[in-house]
Amino acid sequence: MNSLKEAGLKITQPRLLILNLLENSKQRHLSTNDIYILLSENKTPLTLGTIYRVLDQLEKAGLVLCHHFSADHAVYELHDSDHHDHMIDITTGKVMEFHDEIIEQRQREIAAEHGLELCDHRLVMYGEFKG
Amino acid sequence: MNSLKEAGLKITQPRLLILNLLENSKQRHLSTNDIYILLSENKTPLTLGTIYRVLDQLEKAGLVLCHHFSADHAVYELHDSDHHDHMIDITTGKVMEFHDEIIEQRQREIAAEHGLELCDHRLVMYGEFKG
DNA sequence: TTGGTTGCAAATCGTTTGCATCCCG
DNA sequence: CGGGATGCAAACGATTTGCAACCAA
Repeated sequence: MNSLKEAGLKITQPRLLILNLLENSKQRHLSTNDIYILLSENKTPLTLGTIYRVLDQLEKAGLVLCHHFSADHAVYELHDSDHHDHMIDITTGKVMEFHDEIIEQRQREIAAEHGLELCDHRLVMYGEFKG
Repeated sequence: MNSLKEAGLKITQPRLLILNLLENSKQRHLSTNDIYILLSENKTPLTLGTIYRVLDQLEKAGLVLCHHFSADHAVYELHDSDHHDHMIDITTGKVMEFHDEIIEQRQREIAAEHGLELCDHRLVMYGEFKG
């Protein structure tokens, strides 16, 4: 795609495969292992080493976000224009996204009050969805 | 201490040493390696295995909180009664704590709106302190 | 052509664990 | 005394990396 070119990255099969997966997969948040398995199932396997390297580059290029919702492994998602936060169901692992301008605004104010030049912020709520 | 007894944990030297460090150390947030080094310097060394096990137990007992501010290692802090969030200076690693009731309240509302029974939540802002 | 990219496999490193010994209660 | 706690060292698992072959530009 063009986003790769804009980022100064060569347009290679592995990068296209991973981007495509992040765009079209049922679950928005994928681990390296998820990606490894999905690609293998699609008969387009990649090495885990390559998957890690590609995701690192995509993250540095601003095309992908990396989260550590659980302690043991990272998950990746496409970096859309709009910022959002996450709610995690600790029993099912289900992830729900949300955005709240009141919280966003308040964060900016608090950062400013403390002289923090904000470059990133993460809010995660853990619990159980009921009903 | 009594907190150990209340948690149903034996009062052992390793547990007292680690709790004492978390209470009295200059920096409030310590990694397992920080603790390992500090204890060794104090001539009261502990194994890393023991440090991990003790911290796990203290966390489960509610006496300690574990954070993953950076991807590569966890840090631990005493679990005081009051909840607070964190600001991290990405260049110096400095950690500042804050609490904001507007954000707390809004989080509760959002969780409720989505049917999430909240059990934990983490807000971290990354940036650089200037001035 | 050529420098960035990938596969492969070994290395890293934070964290966990099995087991024998130790010690709190 | 007895079961949980600790030291020791090996195991684990996610992630990283060195190197030779490969491929996009």
